[in-house]
Amino acid sequence: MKIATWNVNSVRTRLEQVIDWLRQTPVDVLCLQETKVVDADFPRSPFEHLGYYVYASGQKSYNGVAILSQQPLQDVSTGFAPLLVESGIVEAELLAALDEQKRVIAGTLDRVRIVNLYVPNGAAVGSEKYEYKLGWLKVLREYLRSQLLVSPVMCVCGDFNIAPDERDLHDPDKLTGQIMASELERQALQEILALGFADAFRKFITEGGHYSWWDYRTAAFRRNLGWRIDHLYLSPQLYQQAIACWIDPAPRKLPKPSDHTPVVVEF
Amino acid sequence: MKIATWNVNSVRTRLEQVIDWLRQTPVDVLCLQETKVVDADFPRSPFEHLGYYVYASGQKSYNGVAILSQQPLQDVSTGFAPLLVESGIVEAELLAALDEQKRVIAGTLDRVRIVNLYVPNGAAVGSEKYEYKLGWLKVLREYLRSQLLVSPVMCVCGDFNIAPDERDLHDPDKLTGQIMASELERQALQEILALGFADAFRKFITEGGHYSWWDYRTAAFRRNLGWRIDHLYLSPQLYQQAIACWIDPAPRKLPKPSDHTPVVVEF
DNA sequence: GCCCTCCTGG
DNA sequence: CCAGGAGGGC
Repeated sequence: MKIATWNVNSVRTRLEQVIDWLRQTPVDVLCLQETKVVDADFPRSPFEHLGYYVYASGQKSYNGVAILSQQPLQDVSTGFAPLLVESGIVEAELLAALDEQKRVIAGTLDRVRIVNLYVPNGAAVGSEKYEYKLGWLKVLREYLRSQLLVSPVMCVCGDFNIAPDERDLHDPDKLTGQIMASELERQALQEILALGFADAFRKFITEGGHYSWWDYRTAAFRRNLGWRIDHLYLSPQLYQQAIACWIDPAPRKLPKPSDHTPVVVEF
Repeated sequence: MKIATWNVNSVRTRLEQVIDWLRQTPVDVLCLQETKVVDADFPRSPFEHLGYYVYASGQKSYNGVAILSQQPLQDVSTGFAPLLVESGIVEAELLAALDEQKRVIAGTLDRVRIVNLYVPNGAAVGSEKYEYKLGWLKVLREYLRSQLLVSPVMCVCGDFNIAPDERDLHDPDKLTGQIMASELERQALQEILALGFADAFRKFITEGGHYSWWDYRTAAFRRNLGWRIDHLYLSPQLYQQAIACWIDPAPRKLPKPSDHTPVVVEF
């Protein structure tokens, strides 16, 4: 089985590229972020004709996540709302506010709980959006903790907007401490991973210089000035079973690409 | 010699298509309308590399005209300003106001005065913009009259936003009297032609159903719901010498086309 | 429908 | 640099 994650920066603009990629790389599950489209306008049929079931949770202009799966998914849920059933952990009003931004969708395939995330960008360290990101990550941890109780076999993936360590930045001296590489973000991520998740990519590749995102500005891709911020985190049993994990840089080389490129894990 | 006119609806957006068309149809002179770019940002070098001299008069967002010529042009002028030298015919303030909209550029090649026009659209009959169009056409007549005194051999071409008669409309019963086919616009055009110009296209093709513009809306091109509003008007000597005139529908069939297609006259 | 500008977001 | 959207023009 193969699961992939890809921030496509508008699924409508990138439709042809995503379809082409799936033809070349027919993963079982593709998790998309930044779809930027309400569910009613999601381009379902091109994916359905390719043999994928489509599960989407989107909004106008911003954010938006979706899961494409060759097999139907069970127990599809969107947002942090499932936390509400265990009331008391997080205030209902806070959850409702967080869920206005469509950043979370989950579903189950063969007892594997797949959680697809678009973590807030955070703008700049110390900004209001940075505080929002940190708050969101705290709620994410509670959400994943409660999901683990019912589904201990999990793949948590998506655009985390966090480079876990210096190997994941093209210029750690300059970028460490900046957004996506600040102490508090990395700590928040580590506290999530401490629930029992491990980085699929790092099971196979330990050296630095492998990136999943390159800024559109300053010709960053041509100069390989990247960040590794798109991740596939696995619970212990799945991590054991992983036999490969790779970043596919090809889509980032196309004309009019997304600024992110897909990451795939294979079991 | 071949002279062509083409409303490209943004020369930057259509750059590749215009270059491709010139490679296939290396006219001596190409008159462009709706370039929608200030002169400093006009994409000169692609045309220069093709062997064309570039003369442009543009503004931000709207209007804008340009002449591309394989030979350098003499006495290039922009706007109605040349009328100012014969003061008294039209008020200087009116001319200055009209010339804020970049709709006129002229130049001389081999004693042929080439005048490239983007006539105001006029919105709807009776509107303020309609009155502007009629006023503009009156000034145009005075402008052409004064140009004829110094350059009796003329080719006046461009997007006239007027269909001269019923043959130039796909549905004359419905469209006659509407904008681009109203009595006053047609009269104003006839008063201009009475200075001594004749329609190059009508020297060769007298039947209706030949169009140069199809609205982007309502799939007008697919259904051939067009208008013939792009014209090449010739002074008597040139009209005698014309050996062909045709509309090239090919560019209108491309993806992301202009809503107009080129018209060419050959001497 | 498809241009343009200007805005916000990344 | 590249998305989406709003607003105006044709």
